[in-house]
Amino acid sequence: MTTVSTSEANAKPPSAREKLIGAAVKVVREKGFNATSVDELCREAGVTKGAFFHHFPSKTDLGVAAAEAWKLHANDLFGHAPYMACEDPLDRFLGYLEFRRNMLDGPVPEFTCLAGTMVQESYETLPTLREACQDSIWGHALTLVPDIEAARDKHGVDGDWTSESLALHTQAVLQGAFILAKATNGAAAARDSADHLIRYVRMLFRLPATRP
Amino acid sequence: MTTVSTSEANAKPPSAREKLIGAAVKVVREKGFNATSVDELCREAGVTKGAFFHHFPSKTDLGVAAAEAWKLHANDLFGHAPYMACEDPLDRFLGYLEFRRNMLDGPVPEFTCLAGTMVQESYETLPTLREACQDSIWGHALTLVPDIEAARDKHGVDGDWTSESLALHTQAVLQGAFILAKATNGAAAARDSADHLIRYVRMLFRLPATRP
DNA sequence: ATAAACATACCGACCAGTTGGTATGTGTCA
DNA sequence: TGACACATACCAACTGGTCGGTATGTTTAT
Repeated sequence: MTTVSTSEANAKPPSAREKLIGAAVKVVREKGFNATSVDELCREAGVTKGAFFHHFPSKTDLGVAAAEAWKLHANDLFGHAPYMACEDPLDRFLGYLEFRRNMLDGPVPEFTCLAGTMVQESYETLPTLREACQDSIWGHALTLVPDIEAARDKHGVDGDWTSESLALHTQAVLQGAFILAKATNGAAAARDSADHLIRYVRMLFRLPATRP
Repeated sequence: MTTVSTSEANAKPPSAREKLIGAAVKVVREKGFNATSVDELCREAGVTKGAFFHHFPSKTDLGVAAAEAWKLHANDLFGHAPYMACEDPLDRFLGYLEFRRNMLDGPVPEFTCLAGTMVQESYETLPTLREACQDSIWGHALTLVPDIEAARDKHGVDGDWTSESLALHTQAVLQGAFILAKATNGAAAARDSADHLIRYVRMLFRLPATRP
């Protein structure tokens, strides 16, 4: 769960670059981007400061690389999750939502979103990082669109909303749930919010409010 | 809009303490808590560093005071908004949601939430600030509970959810919408997400999906 | 007179980033 | 095959500047 590697069982030992990205994903989710120093990232990665600036022109550039790695990690994780075997696109979408809801457990830094955390600290001050975070969030959200679209076709659901906006809304609810979790240092309120999201989607697709 | 004073037209000139809190609300929403230096807060407030540490033992304590002021500001603003004149509690709740949706406009730092921003940077490192942010968010969310509860009674709506969880869910959606806005440097995705929230609440209370 | 409300000057710690290197390849041409 | 040219990966020490916070004033209201 803590690793970010996209391919399973990469034989080669991790390079300094990969170790630094892994350290950034871990530490930045705990303390935020600005509060994490380059020295701390090097310590966590077991790498020297010289190696850091050999691979990344600046601390911001490591943030950008970490956001990119985070997107690949997410799309790999959710793209291969069990519910992806469902035939009905609506089952896949609901499976995704249930899966994410059930991930809201354990220590808060282990289920929160790197890109959502970083963008709050960078959106006005570090344009390249803001853009990388947008790409990370959107690049994951948009993977849901084809299933939502197919589910609407199959179940004859229309309405005054786009499939893309619903995909982004799911990310908004999750990002907001992470904030509630951080505020309470626990996941209970976040789970309740995810339950409301699932209830909403089920109502949109005219399913009974709760699972059988 | 940028002022945080709770009472309208306070005659007295603002003290250094009030000016520092106002500066914190403004600058921290733009740059985040960690990226905002004490010197910058003093410059923004037009106050010296000696005055800062006369009123606040530490930078964190200013954050705590700002979170408290933010809660009072929000409850004053929304407690006196036009929709509060509605007789039906459901109209008040929906009025609140529409009001918040329509606030998602203009520059991003002007509609985002101070407490949501600060808690992301402090939840693991500054416990007192985390707690103040929780109090700020919860202290506002819970003002919605009586209307939601009364609306459920009046319209005979039950279901597998509590009024408190729905009040918190509205805050989660808004907080998540703020993150989408920050990621895009614009409010469009945030408004779409707020629209989904309004649609959800209308469905919960068996209203037509869109306003007449 | 006295105490609170400020202001100025300063401190040690820490920060991101630079410097000037070494060790280990890797391609290439005699 | 071997030796030279060059590139990549990494390292330890250092720098200029900024950080949160302090020490010691001065002003102002009562």
